[in-house]
Amino acid sequence: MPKRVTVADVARTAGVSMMTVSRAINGTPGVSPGTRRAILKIAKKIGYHPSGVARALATRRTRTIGLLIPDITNPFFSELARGAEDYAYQHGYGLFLVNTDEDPQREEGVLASLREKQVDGLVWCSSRLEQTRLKHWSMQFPRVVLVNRRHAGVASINVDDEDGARRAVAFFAGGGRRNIAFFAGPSHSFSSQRRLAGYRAGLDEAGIPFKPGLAIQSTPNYDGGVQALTFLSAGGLACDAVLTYNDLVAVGAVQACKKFGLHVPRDLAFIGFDDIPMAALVSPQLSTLRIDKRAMGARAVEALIASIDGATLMLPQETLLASELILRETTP
Amino acid sequence: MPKRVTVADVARTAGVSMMTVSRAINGTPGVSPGTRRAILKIAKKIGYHPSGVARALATRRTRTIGLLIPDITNPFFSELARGAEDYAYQHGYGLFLVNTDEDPQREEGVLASLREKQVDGLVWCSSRLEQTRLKHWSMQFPRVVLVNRRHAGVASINVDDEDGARRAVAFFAGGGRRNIAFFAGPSHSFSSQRRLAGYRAGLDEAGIPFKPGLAIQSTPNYDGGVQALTFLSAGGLACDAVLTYNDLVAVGAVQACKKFGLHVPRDLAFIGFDDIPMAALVSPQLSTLRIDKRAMGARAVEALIASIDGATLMLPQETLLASELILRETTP
DNA sequence: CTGAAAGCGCTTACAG
DNA sequence: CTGAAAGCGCTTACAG
Repeated sequence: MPKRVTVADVARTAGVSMMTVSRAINGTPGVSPGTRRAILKIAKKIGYHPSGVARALATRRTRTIGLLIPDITNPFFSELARGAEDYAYQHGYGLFLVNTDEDPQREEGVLASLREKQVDGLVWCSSRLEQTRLKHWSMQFPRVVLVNRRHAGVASINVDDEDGARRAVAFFAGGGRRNIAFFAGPSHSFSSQRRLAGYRAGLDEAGIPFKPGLAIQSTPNYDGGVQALTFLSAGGLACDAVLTYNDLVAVGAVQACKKFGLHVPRDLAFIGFDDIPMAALVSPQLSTLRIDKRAMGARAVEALIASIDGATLMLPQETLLASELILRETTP
Repeated sequence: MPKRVTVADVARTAGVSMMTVSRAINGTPGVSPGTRRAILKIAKKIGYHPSGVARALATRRTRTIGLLIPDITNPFFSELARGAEDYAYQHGYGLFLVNTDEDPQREEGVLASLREKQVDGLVWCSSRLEQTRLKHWSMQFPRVVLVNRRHAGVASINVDDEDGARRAVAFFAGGGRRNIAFFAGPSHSFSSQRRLAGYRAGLDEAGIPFKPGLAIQSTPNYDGGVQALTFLSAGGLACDAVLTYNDLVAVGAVQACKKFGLHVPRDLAFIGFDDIPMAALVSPQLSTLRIDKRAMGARAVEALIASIDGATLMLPQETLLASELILRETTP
């Protein structure tokens, strides 16, 4: 690597001060059009490129945002990350990506690394930290948007899980199904808790009594769906419709149906949650509650950048995104 | 945000110089155990956390790596990104993520943004830039590892595409299949070109003449597979086995087989490429050439960090990763 | 083992 | 419209 070209070099060869170069490069008013043009020309000629690091130190802004997620290979988060990166890039921000693997220790580790990197803002998804730790860390960053979690005094973006689940149950009930099961996610999952609440609310509204035996815990992946369905089937299959915690569970359960000679959706109808790409590719195609994952990522970054550029404190507010019921082949 | 706590603050309250604080914090030798302990205690008490930005300016190292990929929602790249992030995190580096969408203009835009961020190294995947631009940009970074592409004088990591395709064809031929088709990817894709070469080499080895009509261009996604199979079928289906450019194409083609009453693998066998998560979840489960995508990401970052820490120039070398033939249900 | 000085490459805050 | 001085928060390179 040759020696770095700096503002001082540009200033010297242009015969002006560093300040004038700085203003010309940044498009700040206060330089005559002529000198600006000359400076830009020289900068290009001698290969000057501003150092973001030096600029960050001087301005105390890194133009950088941290994106903390459980796992980028999870399609939910890769979509969200894409929405976040697109918005950030278009607005001149860079994105630091970190994975936590849902491990609280790693989560605190990556938070420390993001703090050290001095990100201007943090998009903090699906935190598994307990409240006091979450509070502690939220104060280590200039601003934070929580995703898939709430905390008093911290801005957040969540899916309206309860409403989505409620509408799915209403759809089943409207089609005459009375024995509707819910394959829940992990009990510590906030979204699973809210979806369960929506499931029960939907049952209530349809005048269907809640049967604990139809709310089954499942591991939130393909195998979890297979297992939950196998369990139901072993118990005599006392149901005609299933709402699942996520699409992967539904896909697994639908595949398992083939093994038990169950016709989908005639014998058993399914609605998943998320609308991951696979949902439209499996056969039968999965009906699901679509979450606009890119929009979640984009809106989180948008809120952060608005707060940075506006130099206003972030309003601690909660925004709830609606899900959309997509009817495909696993519903009648 | 309260005012930032700096080394100066720690030094003042500890009654030592900034240098001693710096050494204590960084674990650099040259501080007595006692003062080090005292300094660390005070640092913790007054909430001191080093500024990565200031440190980067002083050391001219950002401890940051750029990861440039076409699209993080593509499972291939999200796996690769995970491998890269894991390795980087474990070695104290942060990862800047940028997507290009295979748009050369956006690609140059994100390269400029990574340069400005002063990343210590760049993992540059599947570049769509022409040679002269690629050369130009590769010299804008302290070190670069190309992935899925080669260029003289630049280190690179690639899959041994040719060998993989050749082995797949050999497998088909070994099972008595003589009419083996290849659903190729975009003609500008380097990996598709190499896979095509491997396909032809495999045919040669098996003594099977190459028939141009069996090498079909397909869009590299699910629909591309459906279309390619529909095309083949319309022409009377003169084949009994198909190697596809990637798994998505294979999955689409296998699904299309159902529509045409073709039994897989009896009438038509399939081998995909990549082994994306979906490959094991569809039915029939897809046989495929597995690429260890996480390893690619990890090895790229490993090479970069080795070169940074060793302060040695990166050896411009090419490493080729083997693929593994995974036999599932679409092969006999 | 410890420290004073200078510098990393910019911009802020004043002056003129 | 233009610039000299100081500072952002660290570490490098010397001294002692």
